Order: sequence, then structure tokens, then C-alpha cells
Amino acid sequence: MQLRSFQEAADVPPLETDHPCFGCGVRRQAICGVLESDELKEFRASGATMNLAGGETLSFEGDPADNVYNLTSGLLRLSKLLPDGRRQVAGFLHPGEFLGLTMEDDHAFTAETISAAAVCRFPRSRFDAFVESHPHLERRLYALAAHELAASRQQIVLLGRKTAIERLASFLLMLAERSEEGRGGTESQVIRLPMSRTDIADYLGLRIETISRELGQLKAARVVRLVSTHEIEILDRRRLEGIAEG
Amino acid sequence: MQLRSFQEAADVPPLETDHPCFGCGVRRQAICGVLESDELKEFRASGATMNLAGGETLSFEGDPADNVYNLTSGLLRLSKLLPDGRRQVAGFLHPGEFLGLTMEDDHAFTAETISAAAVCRFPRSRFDAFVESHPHLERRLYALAAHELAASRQQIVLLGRKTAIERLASFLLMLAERSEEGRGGTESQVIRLPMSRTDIADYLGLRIETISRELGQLKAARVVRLVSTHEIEILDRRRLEGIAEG
DNA sequence: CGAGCGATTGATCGCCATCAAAGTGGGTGG
DNA sequence: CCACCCACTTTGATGGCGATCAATCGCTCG
Repeated sequence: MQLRSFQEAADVPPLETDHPCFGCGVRRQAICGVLESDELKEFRASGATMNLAGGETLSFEGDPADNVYNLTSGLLRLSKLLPDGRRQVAGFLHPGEFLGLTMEDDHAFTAETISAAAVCRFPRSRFDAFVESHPHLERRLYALAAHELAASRQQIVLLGRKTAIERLASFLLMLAERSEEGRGGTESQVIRLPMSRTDIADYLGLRIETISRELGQLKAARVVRLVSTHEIEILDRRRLEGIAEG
Repeated sequence: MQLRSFQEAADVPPLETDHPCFGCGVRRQAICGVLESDELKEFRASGATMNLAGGETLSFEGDPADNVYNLTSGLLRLSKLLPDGRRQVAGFLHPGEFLGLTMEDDHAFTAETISAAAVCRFPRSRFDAFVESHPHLERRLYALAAHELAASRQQIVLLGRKTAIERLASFLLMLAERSEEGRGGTESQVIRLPMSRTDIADYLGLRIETISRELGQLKAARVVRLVSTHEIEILDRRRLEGIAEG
């Protein structure tokens, strides 16, 4: 998962109203943002759009990585199972993000939808060929990979050294930052948690009971308010940041 | 830390004997491997070589990332401190690897030498300009970042879900794979551990006492033999792999 | 209204951290 | 060459955080 969405392309080329990607809400965030109208048309034609329900699997760990995807709506989960059933979630993918930042032949992680989602799917062979002839796209992929790498290393610090409550506080702040992105300042502060407690636990290296309990702590300390199971309001951001850093 | 060194460039251009990089032992592994003789000469001239003792700091977390480095010998450690002194090691860099896979302005991690080391240092501004005019270098950086990302996610699984002994077994196997790289098959199986127990512990999210004890377990089970403090022989690789996977 | 699944709350356990002490080895100076 | 020192590692005893086991709650849907 990334700390924040990667930078948007400096200037996103405008599109004709009959362009197949006209009206795509995530073009400026997605890798597509760096492509000119005609390049984008060719790119789009090399793939296909797909609509998925929640709980569907895009790719299994160990399977050959034959396709890459642009997520246009919904939420994806990247996870891995140990033989005995322990699960670790390596990250979540949000709309505009890209699935397929790898040079490996096989998927190392299972990618599943958490909610109903839509993707643009591209055969890897075609995608690679297209990238090869579009160096600015390659640059964007590098930037993406570098951002994901930075986020993964943050997660390594979290998993290696933070306590349960620190992990949870860090997680909430991460979501808060993400939700602030598009809009301006420090407004609403009500965070949506689209994923289940199990997903959160498997992402933070904890158990669902611990998530519940520590959320209870934050609530008791008046740092957050539980609007509903999947919505949390941050009441004291400063204190939450203090907790997150230990 | 990466699972394995990134792939070597398919064919590494030969150099004249008076080329400044002639005889560089890591050229084929390093990003330099994709550069032609004259490109490489220009590249080399844009930076400087440095020799470092063990325990020196190349860059502090939070400082501006003004330089990038190619490690030509020795071992680097990437780490981060929490305010109260807890430390997490995000990875180790081995000869031929590259320090500077980031789009951030500041270093997120402190980079220090573990042993005496040598690097080629390049000012970031010059490096970025050079990359921009050499797309195949950009491709290599992308491949590098993708590999580091895969390795980081492996580490996330390790830290999030594996037990102490599983972490240690995974770590030993990682080192074993790395040491097998250059050479052929499954020969010696004596692994060097250049880093201290503290470094290992901070990498695996454990304490040094736990490292010692679990190494003792592996030894008692005749899975490994402790040749010396910094050398371990793997006696039963299969069993070690079984332990690593849970 | 009842079934079923996810979330919460409670009681206890176990792995690894912490605190403490002894062992080891490499380097220095006498 | 050897004695000492200091840093690192190992080994031992105890404790705490989060896991596990278990029961209840609460919401959604049939």
C-alpha cells in the first residue's frame, strides 16, 4: 500500500469527448495520465475493461502474471497465505493504482476485490511492448514502484517494531491522509474503513480481537469516535500522531 | 533487502583496459552494466569514488537526498529509529546494489556501512539528468525498484506473520541463496553473517537474545552448525526450508 | 422472527521481551 | 607473549503484550 497516491502527472492531456477514456475519473492519477490522446487510444485498445463484484480474485499467488491491471474503482487487497492458514495482507490498492509492478513471472500475492470494482486489464506481453516504446510511461512506472517501495518500508517498520496501538494509530492516519488527498485541508476527518476487521488485522500483523480492543482504547481516550463499524471520526489528530510514533 | 540480486544485464559491453571502470568487479550487477563504454565513461565522470570504514553514515533519515550511490564493495544497512530508540533495519545492501531508489526529497532511512565499503557517489541532480537521456538506464532502475518491492513485501509477510524461528530460518535461507548467486550449484553452504546479532535482530523484528536462543535451537536440532560467530553452515537445507515456511 | 456472519468483550495462555549474569574473543599495552 | 579490557554474544529467570479460546452482541437478510 502506498503512503499517498503517487504524484499526478504534471499536466494531463485533454481528451475529445468521444475518446474511450473521456470521463475516466482516475486518469490523472493512473499511469494513463502521461499519455497523449492518440497514445491513450492505442493503449486502451490493447486492453479490456472488467467489472467485478466484491470478493472476486484477480490473480492467485503462484499463478503466472499474464495480465496487468489499472484499478478504476473499488478496492483491491494483496495478500499471501502461509501453509497453515496464517494470512498477511501486503497492501491495499485504491482507484487509480496499478497492479503489476513486477519483473517476476509469477504473482507473489493474491489480488482480490474487497468491494465491487472495475479494472482495465492488459495482457502483460502487450503492455510490456507498449511501455518499451513509450519511455515516459516507463518513467511513471519507476516513480510508482519507488513510491510503493517507500510505503512497503514504512510498513516494515510498523510490523517490526510498533505495538498494537501504534500500528492501529498509524493505519488510521494513513487512511486519513489518503482521504484528504483530492480535497483541500483538514476538513471532515471522518475516515471510511471499507475493509473488514480481519483485513485490517492481517494488514497490521494482529488479530481481529486486538483490533477491536485497541479501537476501544482509542475511543475511551476520546481520540476517535466510532461512527459505525466502517466509519471512524478522528477527534484528536495530534494525540493520534503521538500514539502512532510511539 | 532483495531476495536475490536483480538480473544481470543480458550482455555487458566490454571495456578498454584503460577505461576508468575496467576491472570493476560489480559492473555487471550494477546499473552500470547496461551502459556502453563511452556512456559509462561520461557517467563515471559525473560522480566520485569514496572509500568508507565500517560504521560510517552515508545519509541520515530526514536529511535531503542529495546523492545516490553505487555500492562497489562492503555492506550497507538501511535503518530507521523510533523516537524512543527502537530500531528497525529495512534491509541490507550488497556490492553492486544501488542506494537511491526514491522519488522523495528526503531519505526515509539512515544508510550506514557495516564493514569497510567503497561506493561511487553521484549528485542526484546530475544522476537524474543522465537517466533522463538514457532510457535503458531508466528501465534498469524500474527493474531494480520492482525487485526491491518484491523483497520488501516478502519481509512484510515475515514480520507480520512468522514466528521467531521461522524468521531466522527464512533469513538464513535468504543469505544462502545470495551466496549461491555468482557460483554454480548447492556447494559449500557455509554462510557468512557479516552483520552483528543486533543488526539481525533489528532486521527480523526480534531481540538479540532471541536470535541467540533460536540459533541454539537450530544447532541443537542439527539443522545448522555454528562455525564461528559470523559463519554458519547449513546441514539440513530441507528442514530449514520447512521451518521457514511454518 | 430466527439464522448467520462479523464484531465485540471476557478469561487465560504462551511466545518473546526484559532483566540479569556469565562466557568469549579480539585488540592493546605492559 | 601474556594479562587485561571491552564489546559482543550466550545463557538463565521472570514478566507482559497480544494470541487464543470462548461467549455474547448486533446487524442484515431470508
